[in-house]
Amino acid sequence: MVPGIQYPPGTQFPTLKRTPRVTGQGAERYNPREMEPHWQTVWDENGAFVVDNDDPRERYYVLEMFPYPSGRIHMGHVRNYAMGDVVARYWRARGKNVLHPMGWDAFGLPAENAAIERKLNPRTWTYQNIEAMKAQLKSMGLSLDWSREIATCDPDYYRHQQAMFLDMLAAGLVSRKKSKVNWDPVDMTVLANEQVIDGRGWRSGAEVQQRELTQWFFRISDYAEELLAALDGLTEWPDKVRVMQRNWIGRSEGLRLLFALEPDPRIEAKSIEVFTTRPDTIFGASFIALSPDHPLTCTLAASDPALAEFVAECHRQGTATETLEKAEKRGHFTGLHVRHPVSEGETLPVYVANFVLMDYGTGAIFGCPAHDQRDLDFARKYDLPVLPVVLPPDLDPQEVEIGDEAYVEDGTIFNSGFLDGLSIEDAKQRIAGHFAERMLDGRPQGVVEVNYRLRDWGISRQRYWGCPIPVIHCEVCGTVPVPKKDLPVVLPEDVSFDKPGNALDHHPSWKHVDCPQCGAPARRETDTMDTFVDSSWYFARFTAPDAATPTVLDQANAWLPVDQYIGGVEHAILHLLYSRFFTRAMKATGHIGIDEPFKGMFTQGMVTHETYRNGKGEWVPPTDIVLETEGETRRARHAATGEAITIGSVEKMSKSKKNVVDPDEIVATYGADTARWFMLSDSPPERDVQWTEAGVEGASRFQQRIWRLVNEAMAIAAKEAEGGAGALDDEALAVRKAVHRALHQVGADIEGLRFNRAVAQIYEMTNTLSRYVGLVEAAPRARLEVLVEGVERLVQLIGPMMPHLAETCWQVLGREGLLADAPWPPVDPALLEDDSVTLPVQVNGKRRGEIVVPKGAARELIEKEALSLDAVARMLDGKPPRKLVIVPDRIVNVVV
RNA sequence: GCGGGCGUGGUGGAAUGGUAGACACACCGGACUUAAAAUCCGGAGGAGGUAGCUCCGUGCGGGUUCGAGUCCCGCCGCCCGCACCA
Repeated sequence: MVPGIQYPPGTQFPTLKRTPRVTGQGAERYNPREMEPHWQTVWDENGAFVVDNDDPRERYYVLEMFPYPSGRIHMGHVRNYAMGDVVARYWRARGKNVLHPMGWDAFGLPAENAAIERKLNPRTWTYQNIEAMKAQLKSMGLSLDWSREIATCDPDYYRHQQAMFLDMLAAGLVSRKKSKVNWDPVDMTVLANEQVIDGRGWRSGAEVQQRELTQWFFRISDYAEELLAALDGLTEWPDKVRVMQRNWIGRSEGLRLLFALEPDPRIEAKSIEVFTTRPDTIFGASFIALSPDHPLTCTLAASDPALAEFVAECHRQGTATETLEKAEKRGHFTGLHVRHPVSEGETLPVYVANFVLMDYGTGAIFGCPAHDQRDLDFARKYDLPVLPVVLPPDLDPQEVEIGDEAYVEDGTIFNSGFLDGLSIEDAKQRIAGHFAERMLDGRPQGVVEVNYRLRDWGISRQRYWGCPIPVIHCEVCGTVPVPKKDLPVVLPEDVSFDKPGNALDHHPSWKHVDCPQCGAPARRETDTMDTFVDSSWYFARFTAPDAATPTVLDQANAWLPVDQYIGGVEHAILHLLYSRFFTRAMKATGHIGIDEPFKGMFTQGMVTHETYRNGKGEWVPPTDIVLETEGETRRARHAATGEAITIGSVEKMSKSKKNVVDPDEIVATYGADTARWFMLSDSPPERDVQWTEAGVEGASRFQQRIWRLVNEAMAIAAKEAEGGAGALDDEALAVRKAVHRALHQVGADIEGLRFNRAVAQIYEMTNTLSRYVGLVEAAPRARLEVLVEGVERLVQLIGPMMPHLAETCWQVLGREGLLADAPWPPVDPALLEDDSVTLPVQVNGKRRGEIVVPKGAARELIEKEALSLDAVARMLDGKPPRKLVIVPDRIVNVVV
């Protein structure tokens, strides 16, 4: 035991169930291949990371987005989980009861693809992958509580999801309605938007059709306002993510406005209802445009072949290339007219237009070309009037001219009768009041309304490998929920993927059941749930993974919200928004007591790598490359053939560009600690990081350097231990200060998730200690305790990042128990203070020198010292300074 | 088009309005070695000077300030998100 180093009272080092065997103490090189599996076993056998729900200490929940079991982890996982593990190990050392679980987002399409392509059962394929990936994750040495592992494809998980679905159905949070989907007529399946490429199915290549299907929806749009408003409270989320969600929800205030139709024998409707956010421009209206899917359009198209053809064209355009969406504004005149609601005696033509969406607002708009670009494009094409009604500031009415660009800025209303002279805001209010008082078709002509872009969340998937939706369709009783006692509705295992379409639907017997209400033969719902449902509550399940109910309220409420959630920015909208909604829906059905699932959110950047191509332009993997450096230029050639290789741009690691680096190989070569360390160093965690061979080697060298430093220090300590304690000399004091500054900084940086800065601090501390080792050897009077304390603190600081190495060093230092159980070292605040301070001295804002003065020195002293500097005196040239700025303990600026 | 972010040495990046380039990678020089690797020591933003030093320098142009990488205005470039949302 090293003298002079005190642990806080109450510090306990538990006895190990198994005495760790440290090999290699004093060895030249640290061998991660031997030590990493060793410590993983020790942690495992000691249950070092198993969490007790009854532990009275303060709780901390850190969670990384759980992976899809694709079969192999990639570097993105390594980075994500390395960050989460630093947070988990840090807070554990700080004495919190830390929950850090892991599970599998195990339902989804790839399993079915494997079934089709390789004749593997999706379940078999998935569980094989889970096993493989679990082994990989374990080799990373993460401080996970594996006893809480869950897989969403496990009936013990999805039975609870089904139960909650039923509760939400009963609570009116679920609805069933018709909706348009992308239908692949060859695969006989519904495609997600991203599976539609240039209007064709990604697998079959067949032209995708728009079909109306009756689907299940979560009524997330009922929560639009709340989800939007609550974003302000999520102060530990990245602004970027909050902005993205805000835009996605897309709140807009406007007016629902009725236009009276001129009578027409073809139709019964007496009015058309539009939604507008610019009712102030009503006097500038020059046409009405209906969506191709508007009910009125459908009625008219039935007797108007030309219109029907136009509508069909619009539909084709809808599915075809999204990139050509800058498409021309096109329309078709219906022959109908409406009365202008404010300009007496005038009428407006009614068009069907390709740019009007049915599922926003009312599916109809009024066009005011002067102040809306789309409307202007349309008006120019069909030669409709363009009347400006907003006068730009500093312009006379006569000067206003609308060319090809609509005027959308602020101004004063003109050309608008009783609205003239009002601001846009005032005019909106005035016109809303005006229409609110008028009746048309038996209701107020105008109603103020808030609209959202956010639509209800369609969860029906015509797929086998998902959570079955627990309802039964009965010809007599209609849609009947499966009684809770019959849950789970389990997926059949004997499925065939020989036929295209939904394997669940094709199963010979599964869907045939008796109606739970009337007993008549009925049919199970064969749609399964969107996998985003699975991931919308797994964080809650982790708090009581074996409970007979979806959650145990006490536990869920005690652990949640997740203190720190970490994952990729690609989930900034859907997963995070769905989870926020689902948590509220769980609250409404009594499964949880909170609104927001994630208190702290962090989105980490991607892992990138250089790309390489051979002479034929083919991608070449980094493992086949030898890099050569000649002065400043880098060259690459093929390792086997010697062929010259072109070094390309740095891209996100992807199979298609072959610039992936396999974590398994890195762990086998350098060890997990090296990979983790490298992923945390250099780049700020929210930014992309470039994987380079040189970088990994640097990390690996640092690992060895720590190892040497610790062993060297201990070797010296062993020799000198009996020597008397001398005075604490200046160098020793300086080292102690550096050590405590590093302790302070690293702690703060980890808490702020600034891992790259924490790493830099540790490097600096290591440099200090390395230099000090030399001093101690040359002059034994310097106190050893300082060195040993420093080295020990260093080991503790690297603990969250390179846990295996740290644990090994902990043993070398002769500490009892596991570092994983040891408390975070305390900082001595006295050592953070200096009694003298170095002040830079500027002349006209440029640094010319520096002075050392006592902390809090009097102005007079600082002034005297500063002005007597050679450089300052020279610049002053004998004259007195024009001004002297002294910021206490910071800087001096002499103005000449 | 709208919204957001970023722009600093050869490279990744540091820097509460207060010494720009911490720390690392790469590079160069030296020590050790028969040699190499590893390791250790040292150098380094650019230009000029033997040197003490001097000038320039955080995408570009202005501004605020004793002082700007940081704040404000206007550009340029790159990245990300949304994209006909009335």
